[in-house]
Amino acid sequence: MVTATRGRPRSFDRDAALDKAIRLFWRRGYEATSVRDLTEELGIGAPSLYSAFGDKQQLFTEALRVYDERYGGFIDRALADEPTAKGAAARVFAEAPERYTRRDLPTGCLIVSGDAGTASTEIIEHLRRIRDSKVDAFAAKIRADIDAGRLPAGIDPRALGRYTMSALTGLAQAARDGVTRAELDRVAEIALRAWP
Amino acid sequence: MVTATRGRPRSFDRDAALDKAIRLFWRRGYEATSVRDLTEELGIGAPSLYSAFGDKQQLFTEALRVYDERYGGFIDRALADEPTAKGAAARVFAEAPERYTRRDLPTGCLIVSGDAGTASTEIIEHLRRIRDSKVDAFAAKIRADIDAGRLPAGIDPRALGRYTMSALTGLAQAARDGVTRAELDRVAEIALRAWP
DNA sequence: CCAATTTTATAGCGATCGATAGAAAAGGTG
DNA sequence: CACCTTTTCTATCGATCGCTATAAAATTGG
Repeated sequence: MVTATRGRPRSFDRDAALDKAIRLFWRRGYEATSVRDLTEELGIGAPSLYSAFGDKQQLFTEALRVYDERYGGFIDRALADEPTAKGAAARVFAEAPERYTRRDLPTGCLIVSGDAGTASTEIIEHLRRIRDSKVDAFAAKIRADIDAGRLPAGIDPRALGRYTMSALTGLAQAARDGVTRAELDRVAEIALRAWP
Repeated sequence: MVTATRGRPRSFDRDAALDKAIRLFWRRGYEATSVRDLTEELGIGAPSLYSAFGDKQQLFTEALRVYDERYGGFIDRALADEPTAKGAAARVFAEAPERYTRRDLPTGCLIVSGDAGTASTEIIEHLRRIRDSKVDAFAAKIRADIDAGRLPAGIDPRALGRYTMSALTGLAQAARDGVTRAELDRVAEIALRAWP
């Protein structure tokens, strides 16, 4: 879309700047990332940032949305592609260690730790809702497998879904603590063994 | 120790004030807890706080130490009391849900989330070291069980220890997200099944 | 009572926070 | 060219951050 508009043209690539903001929020979290940090990293002045992205909270919200599809989407893809819940869990645990320790990208997961140390209840609630939605998605796929007889009837879909996302949270946190990809691979392999 | 000292006596109970500080740091983390929050919660002025506890970082360090023995010590106790590593893991997973959702106490764990959103590398390193030490402790007990033939020789002590603490981290984070004690109980039960 | 000592309350320090006012700059449109 | 619109840069704003100087209050020792 190259709609010719009047006025002075923007001097920076909005999407490239957003990606830099994503990585900064990813690395430090919402609260520890100051507007000054952002303007320096993005190479633009504060008024340009506010004009292009609204305020800090709006920028974070947009960064979250793009992060979820650009960097964090492997969970949703596993749930969509794999035919069974356990297959999705196996794939997620197989991919997570690499996802959480990528070179030239921050460690861990923005959705897991982005709201850490934040006073804003809005930010916390927003991230909690995203996290809960992943538990719901896993629980739904587990329930479908139980109904189809692919999983024993005795298990609790919500608890198993919560366990899976909870174990991923632990992996992401361990990655932030500097645990290597190789060790995370072994931890993830153990985590999968809890599945029936 | 009631050594009669000269000068105006302290008007507050230092240990009671420290406990209030622990709970405040526990609830909000190091960075999101301001000195003003502390002085209001503890009911003392800023100079009294600095005189009694040093600066904010020293107060946090002392709060961490006391928290670890007063509220977080159930992991060390399980490792010390239970004869086997798996017994310690079973007990830790059995106790954690209640520990992370106590009434009249903040949810989750200070050592897991206290450094969240903090810029200070000192604080982050300090907490990472405490977390790593628990992994070491678990790994050592696992290794002892392997040597004694109580666990199969094929397993990786460090990975299994890391998994256990990582799963606990996930439970603590879930508790912070408002997951109920009952659901955490079921999640913890699943987490234990990963153990050989 | 009068010093000496320690803690208290009051007030404010410089730095940084998120956010913005105002004017200059850079483009299209006539 | 002049005019309109939008973005840019510069320079802040009030609020809050961690922290402290100063002096009054409260105790012990003489």
